[in-house]
Amino acid sequence: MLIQIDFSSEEAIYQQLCNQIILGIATSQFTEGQALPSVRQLADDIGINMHTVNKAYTVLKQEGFVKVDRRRGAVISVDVDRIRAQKSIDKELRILLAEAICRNLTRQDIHAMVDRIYDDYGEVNER
Amino acid sequence: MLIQIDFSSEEAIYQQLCNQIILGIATSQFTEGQALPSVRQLADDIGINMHTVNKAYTVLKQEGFVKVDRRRGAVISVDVDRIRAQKSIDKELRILLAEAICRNLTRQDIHAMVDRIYDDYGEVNER
DNA sequence: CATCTGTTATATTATCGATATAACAGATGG
DNA sequence: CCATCTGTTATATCGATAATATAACAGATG
Repeated sequence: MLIQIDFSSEEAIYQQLCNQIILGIATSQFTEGQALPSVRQLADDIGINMHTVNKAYTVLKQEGFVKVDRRRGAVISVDVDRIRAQKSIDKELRILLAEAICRNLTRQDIHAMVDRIYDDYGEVNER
Repeated sequence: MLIQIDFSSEEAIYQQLCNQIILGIATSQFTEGQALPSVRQLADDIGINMHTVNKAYTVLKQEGFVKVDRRRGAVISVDVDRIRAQKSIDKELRILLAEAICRNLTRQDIHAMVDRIYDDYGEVNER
């Protein structure tokens, strides 16, 4: 899977890495059990420091997206705790929807956006 | 409107301020034309530095939630640019929904959460 | 004219993101 | 057995950011 970093973004590099890998899992470009590139390998490919990749992997591990195997490195292993996930997503969604309401976006608008995104992500599967 | 700051949060204080005020606008606890507390007043109330509040107001101004009147201070004035808002929200939603999919939350789950939040925000209006 | 508004300038402290160099422990394959 | 790969840890440095503090300025109010 291609990983793209926007160096002019305000978003931290390690955070962009986390997001892209989560996106990759959601679109099945990374699958359960698959090994991620090694910290040194990925750092080299992107042209960043090893520790930046290591931080991303560490965060992904703590958030339950990968497990680390001494032999194979970081391996995709999604911890599915729906209750906990729902809480975390609800919290972020509340902030996002507050802004949406201020901008006069209706709940129908949001439903449409959600459907569109789910469709987009689903389509990546069928190639 | 009561403004609560979590000092143990990793989220910056000025960012929490922005979010709470946007939340206040979404729930009509702040209404168009209403003046926010002065930077010094609010800083005193919360027990933080004036410049932290000033930064929050500056960000809210740049994002089109308030305008500043020399006489009255920061006044709620929401700039409704639906196209721009849609883009910004879509981007954040894509990251959020990627995580949701990883955790096995269906689009129906998300629709339910969205409806719940819209209902919650709407109810504040009817008091 | 005292008092309120936001705004600006400067300085300091602490934290964080990213980089760099280096080393360690465990596993692998020739 | 040893070179090589894995993540991990330990320091150190540099720059940017968050928050604080003190101070001053310009415009409006009563």
